[in-house]
Amino acid sequence: MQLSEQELVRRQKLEKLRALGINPYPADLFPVNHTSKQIKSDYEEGKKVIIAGRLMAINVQGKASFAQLQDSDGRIQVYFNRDEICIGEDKSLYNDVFKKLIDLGDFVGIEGELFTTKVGEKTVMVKNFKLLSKALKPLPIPKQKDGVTYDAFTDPEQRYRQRYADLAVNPHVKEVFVKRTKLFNAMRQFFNDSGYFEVETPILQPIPGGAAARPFITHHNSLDIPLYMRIANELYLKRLIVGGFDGVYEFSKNFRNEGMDRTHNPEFTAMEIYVSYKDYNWMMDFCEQLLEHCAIAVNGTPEAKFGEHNINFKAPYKRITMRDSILEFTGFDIYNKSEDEIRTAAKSMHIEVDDTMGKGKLIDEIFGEKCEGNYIQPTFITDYPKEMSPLCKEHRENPELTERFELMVCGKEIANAYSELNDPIDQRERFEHQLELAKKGDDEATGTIDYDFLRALEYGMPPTSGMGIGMDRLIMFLTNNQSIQEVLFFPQMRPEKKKVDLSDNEKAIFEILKSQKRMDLTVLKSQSGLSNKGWDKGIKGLGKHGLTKVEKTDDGLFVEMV
RNA sequence: GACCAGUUAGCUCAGUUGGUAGAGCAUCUCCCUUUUAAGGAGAGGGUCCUGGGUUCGAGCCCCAGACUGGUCACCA
Repeated sequence: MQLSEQELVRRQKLEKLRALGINPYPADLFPVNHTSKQIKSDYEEGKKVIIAGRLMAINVQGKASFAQLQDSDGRIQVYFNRDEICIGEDKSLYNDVFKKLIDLGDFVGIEGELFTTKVGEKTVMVKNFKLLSKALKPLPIPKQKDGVTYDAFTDPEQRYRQRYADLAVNPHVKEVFVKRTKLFNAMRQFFNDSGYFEVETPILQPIPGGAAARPFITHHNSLDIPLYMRIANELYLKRLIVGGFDGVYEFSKNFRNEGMDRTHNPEFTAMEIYVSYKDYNWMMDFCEQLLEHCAIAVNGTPEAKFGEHNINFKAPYKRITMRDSILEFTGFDIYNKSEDEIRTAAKSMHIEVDDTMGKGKLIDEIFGEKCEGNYIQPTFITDYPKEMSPLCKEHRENPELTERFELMVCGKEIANAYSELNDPIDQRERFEHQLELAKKGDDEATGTIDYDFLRALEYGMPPTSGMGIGMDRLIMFLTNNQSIQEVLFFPQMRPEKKKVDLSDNEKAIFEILKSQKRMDLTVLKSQSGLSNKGWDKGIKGLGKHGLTKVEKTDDGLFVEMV
């Protein structure tokens, strides 16, 4: 491993600390009794406190020093005074340990007393301190002045790959994840207060159902069967409704083996809830109450800024049918139109269509192209075509439609809900229709029938309404982040290339030299068969590793193994 | 998958027609007892993403590739 100058220095400090009898990684607990936040909110001159955290700034002023200690709540200034720390003649704890062997990023524990500096900053006067953990890599610590940040740690690649460093130095990043957890807690509380029951269902599924998406496939050795990482948990939650729970919900990690971009990660979190004896109209009311509650819990207000838009999550939300929406934005009425008529209309709107698209898919394309993007404020789009909603109950007034709504915010879907289909015969026919569409080439249709799910429905499922919410997207809206990677601790990345100790060029030269120990440079170069540049890099690299040495004599240049 | 942009010190970034690799912060040494991004003086630190090509000579030009970001396509 190639270490930087700063990393080498810190390793040397580690040895010096050990030589002084100081364990840089002590095992015993440190009796912390205050956080930085508590010190500021319950400030009392002269109060004794015990705190711990990471040193994020050190400003040495000779025999006195100021430092910033960062804990999970924020930062507090600490004041190291030589004669306060070292009562007797021996000043080495300040001069050697603190000034020379402690670095930015180290964790220290501090016992001290509160006081206020001349400039009015609440500060801990250090009476005693203990190294709790030595940092061997320098953190990319930004500096702030008058609201301007200098040397901000901003490279997305580094921030995502090394989220630990990102979180340590960027408080605004940490805040996003605090809000994420607040959202989950708020939603959980809302459901629990409503009397619904949190459950867990299988992540490894023999048939990946409940959505149309390419699954991740794995294999169970003992059973010798393929298993799929779930793409949705819908069919399992409905089985629980059949079993007699009248309200179940689950925060579901779903996995889809598809492209990655600003709004898609291979694993993401959906929340699904199913409540029996309800319909999708009830669910719309429930949804808007829920989101208003969550927005307030996260941000203290139902309003949220997202890019250039100000979104208001205060209930109620506008409701419009898909037919009316398309009529409004295209002037075309899809009611009572044949598949061909709709295809022709789509073509005239310059929408790309092909023959594999059924009526439902065509309508969905028109809506996606011409309508979706217009809904900035939360809006319920209702009554989707039957063909594209195989798990949804037929509309009570129009057999071509389903009782389905999606909630659109800023042109994106964040919730999807149905009056759930509970007619087992209808469900079987819908599955079979999907199977036909899949055979026809529709890659969004489901190609496998879950017969166990049909069996469950045959035992009888009460009328039920269900809803799914994309949690990652929702928290993006509530924290004004345009990228899903900003709201996932560890977004999926391509693996880092592993650094080899010797490059291929270096290896090639070294292999030849190994048998000879000492060779004429030009002979070695020609035997290696490397290009000029390759040779140059290779031989320089070997010299740098301290493996070879080039020697100039009267007879010419020679390469020698060290 | 297509196109565009980027990759140089621990971090943020410069780098001229191709001619010895630069700054600020960080690091190291010395001085400094109430500072708040940056006290003073000095020093060290580089696989210029990788490989190949052109050239006397490449961080810079050409080709191929890697990774990242963005836009589009795809995506319940």
